Amino acid sequence: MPKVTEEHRQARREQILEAALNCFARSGFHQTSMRDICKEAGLSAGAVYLHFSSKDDIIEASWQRVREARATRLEAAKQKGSAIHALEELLDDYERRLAQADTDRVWQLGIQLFAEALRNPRIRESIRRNWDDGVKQVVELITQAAERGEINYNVDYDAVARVWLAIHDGLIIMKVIEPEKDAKEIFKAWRTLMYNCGNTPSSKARERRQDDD
Amino acid sequence: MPKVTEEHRQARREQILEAALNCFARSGFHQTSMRDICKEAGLSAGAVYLHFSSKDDIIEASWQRVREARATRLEAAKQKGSAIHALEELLDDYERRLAQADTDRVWQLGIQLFAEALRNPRIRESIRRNWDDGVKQVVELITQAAERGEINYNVDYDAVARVWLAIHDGLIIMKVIEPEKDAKEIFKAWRTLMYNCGNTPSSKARERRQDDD
Amino acid sequence: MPKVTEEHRQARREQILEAALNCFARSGFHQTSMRDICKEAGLSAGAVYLHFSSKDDIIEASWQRVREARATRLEAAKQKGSAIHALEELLDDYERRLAQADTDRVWQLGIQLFAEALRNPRIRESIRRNWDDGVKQVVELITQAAERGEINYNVDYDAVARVWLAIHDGLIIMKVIEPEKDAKEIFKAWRTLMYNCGNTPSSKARERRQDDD
Amino acid sequence: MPKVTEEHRQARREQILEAALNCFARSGFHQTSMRDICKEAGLSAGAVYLHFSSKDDIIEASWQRVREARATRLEAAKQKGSAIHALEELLDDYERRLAQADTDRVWQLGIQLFAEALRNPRIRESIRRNWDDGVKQVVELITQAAERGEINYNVDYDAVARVWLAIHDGLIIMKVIEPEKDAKEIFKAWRTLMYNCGNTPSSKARERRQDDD
DNA sequence: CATGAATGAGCCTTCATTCAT
DNA sequence: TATGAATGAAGGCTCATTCAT
Repeated sequence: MPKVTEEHRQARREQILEAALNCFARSGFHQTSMRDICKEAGLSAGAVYLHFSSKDDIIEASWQRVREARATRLEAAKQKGSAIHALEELLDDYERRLAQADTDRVWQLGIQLFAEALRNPRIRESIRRNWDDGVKQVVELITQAAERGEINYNVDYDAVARVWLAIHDGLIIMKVIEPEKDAKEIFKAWRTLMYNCGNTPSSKARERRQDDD
Repeated sequence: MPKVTEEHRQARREQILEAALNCFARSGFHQTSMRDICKEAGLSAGAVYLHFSSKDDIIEASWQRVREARATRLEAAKQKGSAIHALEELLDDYERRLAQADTDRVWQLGIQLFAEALRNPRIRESIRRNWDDGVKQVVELITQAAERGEINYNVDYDAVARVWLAIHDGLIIMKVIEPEKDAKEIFKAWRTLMYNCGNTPSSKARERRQDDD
Repeated sequence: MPKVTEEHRQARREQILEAALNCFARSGFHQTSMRDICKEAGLSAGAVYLHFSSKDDIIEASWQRVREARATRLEAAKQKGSAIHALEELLDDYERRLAQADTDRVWQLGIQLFAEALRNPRIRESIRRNWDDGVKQVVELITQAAERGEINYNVDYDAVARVWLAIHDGLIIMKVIEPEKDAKEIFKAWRTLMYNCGNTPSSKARERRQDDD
Repeated sequence: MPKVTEEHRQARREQILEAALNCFARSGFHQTSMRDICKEAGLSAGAVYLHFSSKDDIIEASWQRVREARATRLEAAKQKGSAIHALEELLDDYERRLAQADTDRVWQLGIQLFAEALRNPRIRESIRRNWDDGVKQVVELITQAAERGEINYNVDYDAVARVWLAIHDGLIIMKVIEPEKDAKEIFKAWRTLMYNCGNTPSSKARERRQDDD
């Protein structure tokens, strides 16, 4: 009966991971003890260790969840008809989620994973891959939009995508620090940036700059 | 002999803080034990506790260092003749530091502090204040630059400043995750964004968007 | 299997308490480290903390043991046919135990608890209640004996009971300080006091006293 | 200038001891740190160690203070004209001090010293000597009183003296546990005991007892 | 598969004591 | 003499992990 067993395995892993995510988001990786996770999952320590080899293993698995959430989001956005709509959908979706009263569990985790990456090469590598994926997809969207003439960037698409993602991560931090802050204007600014990025720098500023040098 | 004592006190605090910063940047707050800090500082446990009342006290003091570093930077930038130069100087300085081979200790700390803010209200409050200061100063610079006609933004300055800081923090994360990544193009994109932000969204895109809604 | 678990729990608590009593009697609360207790109990630190929440918790539990021992003794004495016999049984039992070569662990603990009461209100309160119980029971016995005409006290029974208990505690101290001292004569004196307490002070002494005032 | 030095030495010792007594009575030996004593004495650690070789040394010296207080009291009592008056004076004085609102520092110390005697042979020996002295003096007083016909004990004087001291120590404990308890009746009972101790046990009780055996 | 009692290394912190000044 | 910074062993306690049942 391998199938039943396998299903059971998956269910247990889910159960544990779900509990861990709650704990991690609530108190952080290091303030969460295995006991906390066991209690939240309603399982014994032994049972948890049957499915995960260590606490770090759980942390890594929880990061996979964050990855998947991001990927799902990107994929969903790409279903939109045109590239520019996909980009807009990404922003809209992000804005919507950021506006939710209770900060998303996934983001609280995200911040902690960034810190964890410092000491855990596997997590670092994983985050990096995830980022590269994100960049690649955004670049793809920009390229499509540019080809269709929807936008016209004269800077490196890859660089723009990275700025995009930097804003994304930066706003996560802002949300954690200042959860009640209204982000409407910020998103408006972000959208404006996105659309205008293609134009050349204003001549006046450029000129002044050259003068001083 | 109060003067000698006071100087000595300061020196010791520096010595301990310096050691702590190294440890924290290397392994994170929670992976750093007091023993590690003592060893790095070349002091006994008792000596460290003579100058800091707890590990948390050291963490907070180390965050003060990060604050001061940011503030110093902003202040230095504002010495530049014009506002637009100050903004440019900030970017240039940031780019320079980001390009340094060894990721800046202060940033590694920064990331961890963001994670710590999740569970420590004092740190959260402190980060928030620091951020508000940063926003205020950048807004001030933008306002001056706009008054001098150097740039022309038609979006909320405060929002732009926050996007600016979001990029800043986002790039810190990127640097920690991908230390060897060359950021030249990214900064170029950032600068382009900064200068172009004032224009209205390209009409083509806007139109398309309106059609769909 | 709750029964096995519960039994096991009790056994472990006993084992730890037993070890703690040995350590406390041997070296005192403050000279006994948790490590000492663990070693004496043959358990790891974690195992001990599974059953007691702190060292203070163990101290309190050990005091319960002393209480119970006292109560058991009183109860056993009251089984004796008449009140006067019960009082005598108490004294006899006490004398017997005091004569044992190795000072009773319970007394060594008692002395320390008195000292501990100074700073620990919970212990102080508990000792006080225990004492009040003792007084009440002794008063009861005296009252019964008086009703049966076995003794005839013309002083406050409560006061006599307290003197009784004071002697009791005082002799504990004596035993700890001078373990090898033979207490036979002392008990003889104590018994004599007990029986004669009812008579009025000798007139001669009283008269002399009045003369001087 | 040995004399000045010697005086100074004494003054410093007094100062330290005085501080230590306050601390000990307030928080107990083990809750009092050397730092506490230094602060209370207004001296540096080094200065304290110049006059006492260790914390235990201070504890022992503080016990000397208790001894001296006891001895002084006994001596003062013996100045009273007759032996029986001396005994009465002792009781009166004791009652007076016990009635004071704030429990005497010396007694709080006493209780702790009893506990300390458990592990510290020097203190145990010292307490024992002190006790023997007390017994000897009380016996002396009883003997004198008996010779003068003021009292007429037919039990061992030494034993009576020890019961006397046991009551004394027992009441100290009572005072610490129940500071607000009024001891008037207790002292009345104690006095009654003292005067009546010489008579033979009441015949009735004795007879009953014999019957049962 | 599941349990949860047990382990024991390691954590943060305190404090009696010393010693260069 | 006097100072008080420095020491470092030890303390109480936690927690990731294991294993007999």
